[in-house]
Amino acid sequence: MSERGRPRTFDRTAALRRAMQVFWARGYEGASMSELTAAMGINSPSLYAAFGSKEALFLEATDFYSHTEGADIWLALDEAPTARLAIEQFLCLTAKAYSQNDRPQGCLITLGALHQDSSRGAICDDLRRRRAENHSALQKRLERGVAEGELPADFDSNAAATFFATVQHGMSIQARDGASHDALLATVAGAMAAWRTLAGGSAA
Amino acid sequence: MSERGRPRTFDRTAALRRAMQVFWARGYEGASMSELTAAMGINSPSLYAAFGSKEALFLEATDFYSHTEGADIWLALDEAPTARLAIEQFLCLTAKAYSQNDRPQGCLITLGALHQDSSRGAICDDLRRRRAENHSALQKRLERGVAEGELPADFDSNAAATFFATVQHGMSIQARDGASHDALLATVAGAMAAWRTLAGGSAA
DNA sequence: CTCCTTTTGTAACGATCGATACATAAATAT
DNA sequence: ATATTTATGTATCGATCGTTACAAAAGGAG
Repeated sequence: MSERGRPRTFDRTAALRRAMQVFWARGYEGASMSELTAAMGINSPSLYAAFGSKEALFLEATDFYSHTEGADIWLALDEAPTARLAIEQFLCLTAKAYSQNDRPQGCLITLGALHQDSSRGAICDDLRRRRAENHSALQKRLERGVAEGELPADFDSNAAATFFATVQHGMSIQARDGASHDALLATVAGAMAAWRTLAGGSAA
Repeated sequence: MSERGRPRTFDRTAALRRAMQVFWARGYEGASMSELTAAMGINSPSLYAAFGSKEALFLEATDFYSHTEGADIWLALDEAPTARLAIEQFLCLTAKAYSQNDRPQGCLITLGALHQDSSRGAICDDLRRRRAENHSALQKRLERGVAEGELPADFDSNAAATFFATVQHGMSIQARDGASHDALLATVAGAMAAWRTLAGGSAA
């Protein structure tokens, strides 16, 4: 399409990945433009020409995060044969992803911007929307378990989805506190211990 | 002791409470000195004379928070007759406190400063230490339950404390997303559903 | 009263924040 | 070839950040 003009000398996707890592580690407000441009290996005019603004860069970085780092955790939901295994794998993959040492601990969507501000409304709203989508994905998978007879008809998929989503949010903070993979799995075990009770006493 | 010099014209404790509310709503880095002095009703020189620095003010504000807002939640732990009731009340009081509309949602200790930075190391470390103390309080209460025979001898108090602490952390984010009291209680119900499994199948 | 100590308000400090003006460089279009 | 378009590097913008000098004000001590 547009091949005119001087060609860009940096890899836009690679730069976006670097920006994502900075936002992931520092949060939206904690990531300064100096740190971003340094990590991306470009000067600020190039950043603004390619991404528009710090806010637009963050929105694009979180979208990139969802499609790369956060993808496999949620893909496992629909692939698992039962709702129980789906939730268990969802939490186990979370425990693994949140405790890797070669990247920031915890989740960008969860920790990226928690404090509302007049100038940060769009950022908070976008992350909130993404978290709501995650809750919805959990709820839908549980409802499928009800439809398939795995879970009783009066199973509260909404309440259970809220519980498991909240556990995952807590694991982000636990991971930020330096929790090991095993410590995160202790939380997973606790959450899964609730399963048989929530599922109505019928052991899977 | 020292009554010399011009007397202070503002209530130091009241100003500290206002500062706590600002830090609670905005986080450490999101709370600017302008917003702090405006909320406290004083000018910056008065703030620095009375509290030292923004960092020292935050540390004092979190300590004030622990002794006021966060006190009753943890007091209930030791007063409850059984470990099960202790955990349940702990979580229910959390759900109530986190969903009040006359104050910021969620917990200052949990949400105050999650992103490590070269200049914020002391802040993060202090909050981390307070979260570790909370975990320790939960663990000690569960160990008491083991000692009193309420819980089996092989009960993993450390793992269970990690689980319940993580649930509480997640509730802070859930509350920040606007969750109602009832929604938070759904999470509490999920966490308590794990109890009978964790306690070794013996229903309380 | 005159010292001495401490607080107060004004006004500003250097540093950094996110964001740009501008001239130059490097490509395509005609 | 010249014109056009886009990217790059330098150098900086106004605003705000956390912090502080400074002098006037308000109390006790002598």
